[in-house]
Amino acid sequence: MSSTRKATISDVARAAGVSRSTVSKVMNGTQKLSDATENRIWAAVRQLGYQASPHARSLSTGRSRAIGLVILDILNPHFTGIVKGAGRVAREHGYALLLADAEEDPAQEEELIRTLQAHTDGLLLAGSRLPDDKLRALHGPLTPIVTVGRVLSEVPSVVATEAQAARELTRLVVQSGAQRPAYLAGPSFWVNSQRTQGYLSTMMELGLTPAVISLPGVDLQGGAVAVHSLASHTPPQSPEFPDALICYNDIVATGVIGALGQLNLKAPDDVQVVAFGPENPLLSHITHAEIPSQQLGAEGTNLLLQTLNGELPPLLHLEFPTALALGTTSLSYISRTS
Amino acid sequence: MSSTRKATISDVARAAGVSRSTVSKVMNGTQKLSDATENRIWAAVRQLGYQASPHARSLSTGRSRAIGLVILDILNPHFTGIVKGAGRVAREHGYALLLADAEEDPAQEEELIRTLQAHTDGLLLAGSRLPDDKLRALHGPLTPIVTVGRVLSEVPSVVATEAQAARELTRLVVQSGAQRPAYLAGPSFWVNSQRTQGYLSTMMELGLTPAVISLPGVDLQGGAVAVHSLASHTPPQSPEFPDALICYNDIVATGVIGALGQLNLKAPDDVQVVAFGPENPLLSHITHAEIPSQQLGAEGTNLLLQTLNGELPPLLHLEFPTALALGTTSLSYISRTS
DNA sequence: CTGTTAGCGCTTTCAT
DNA sequence: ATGAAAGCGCTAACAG
Repeated sequence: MSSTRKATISDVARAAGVSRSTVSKVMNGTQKLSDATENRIWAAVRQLGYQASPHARSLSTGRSRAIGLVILDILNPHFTGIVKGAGRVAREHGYALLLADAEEDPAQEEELIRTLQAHTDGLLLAGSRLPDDKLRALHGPLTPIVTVGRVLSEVPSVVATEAQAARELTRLVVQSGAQRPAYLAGPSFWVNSQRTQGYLSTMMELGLTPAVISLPGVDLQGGAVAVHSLASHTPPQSPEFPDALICYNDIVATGVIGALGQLNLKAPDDVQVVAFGPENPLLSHITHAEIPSQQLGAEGTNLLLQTLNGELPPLLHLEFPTALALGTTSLSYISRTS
Repeated sequence: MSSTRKATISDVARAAGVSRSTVSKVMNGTQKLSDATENRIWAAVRQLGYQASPHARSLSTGRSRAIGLVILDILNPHFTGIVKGAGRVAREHGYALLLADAEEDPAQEEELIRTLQAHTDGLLLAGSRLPDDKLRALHGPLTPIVTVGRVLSEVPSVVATEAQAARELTRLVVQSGAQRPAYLAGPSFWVNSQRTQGYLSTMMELGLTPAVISLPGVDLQGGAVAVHSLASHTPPQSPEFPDALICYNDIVATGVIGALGQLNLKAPDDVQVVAFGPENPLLSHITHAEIPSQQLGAEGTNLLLQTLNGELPPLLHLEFPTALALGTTSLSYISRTS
């Protein structure tokens, strides 16, 4: 209606007939004043539609009430879940969420981190591809960080019980009849080494011969290429061909299923395909070890906020359990000639 | 290494033996100075690891170099694509991205918008559930907005050619043999009415009887419930049962496919299931009209940034074409009794 | 070409 | 119980 300018604290003070500091105290609950004045002030606030400038506040207090979240790739539903959880907790605590997508590029990640650090009170790093020492150097009292899905000393973190998840997945496919389950491994960071260990140790226990295959890329193509190159070495008909493929994630699994179809192999009848992945409606058809992504995002944020408020033991590593989720459908490839 | 405090512009000025304003001018390229001074300044900047405080800068300039993005639901891959596109463009232009997930709640959305408005220079609203007049009221010169996937007068927007996409999808299933394709409709906002119109007009043209079924919810369950309640009225064996279901989105489609399986119907052999959805590796198995989500996010951000810089015709509505993407796999339900 | 000065809007001692 | 005053770090006239 009225002016084109935004109301400032001075406007409120004037309207309420008090000083600016008084308004500030009332609005922040810093100090209790007489009911009469408080009411006048709140009335003025409402009437003017006053909203404190976050920038002025930040400059003055040295804190922004904002946190940053850097993720590996927003198209990956695991990170999507993390954003969901983090966003919810941040909002509940009155914090803004600055999101940055590293797009799987460490150089870009590093720059984004620098920028976000300046804007926020602390950072959540999910799926970071930076070397350990850089990560450790980042975690200071000025802007604390919490890592998600990666454990390293001197930096607080939240993770899922990845090794255990791998054990369960391996046992599952074997119980379902597999004799030669192979693991399609992702990039060599914490998550993958945990999963690899879980897979290997379980294979040992079961007296089976493990096969760890490195994915050329953690995407559709990566899964497809892995299957095709596997088939070119070991013919699908041969008794050495894996009868179960444990995939680093659901995206890879989707590529794997497609490639198997091209080889006229059906999942799960000919080859079981299972994966690690978040709780996500779109993935209900694939059997997987459910990584509690939303919980990781939420608890990571809680951890960060507690750190910011100094109400915390100096360092903490939190672990959250996974669950097995059986897929509800089977997929078979349709060959298209167009 | 050194102090625990962050370097300020005064530190740089002192180190370089110039005044603060000089430093500011050099760093912002506001004014060209002698090479000698410039070099001294940059050296000091690098040496101190100086980074300007965004808050101080924002307070001083009245602009934050940040934009806000409010989305309906981060778990929905359509919005995920929008975030990807918006994030990339924002980063390229040196803008920070504040993300807020409305979680499909208009009240929450409204509050998030208010908060983000205070933090940013402008807002991108994707999948907004607010009434038209509220949206129009939001769009002012103070903090401009751009809507994604919704057209209304007086507010700039970017959308996909939804009606056309619906036409193509309808034609596709009919060409593939369907006689009674039904449309499973989403909530009554712009996108859905466009799709409905496209579907209806094409059915008319083809001389077929349209059937628009309102989804009880736009999620897995919604799709499943729709199928089951449909089946309870019209037995799947009866000749009135749809032989194609055009789903509001891929999440619904996934629920639909599961429910069909429970009725012992296979997609696509018994019933074709197609959907509207973003370009996303996880959705490659479903045939759909590809909504260019990333492009919408990117171009919406461009539009917003141009508006912010005043370099724009007063109002603009941008449309982007969709593409048909054939699914690569067929899905069949596995009954589980556990 | 460089420096001085005066805010931006808010918080926060410190007086009263 | 309330107000005055200083300052957070930066930018932007305006002088020189």
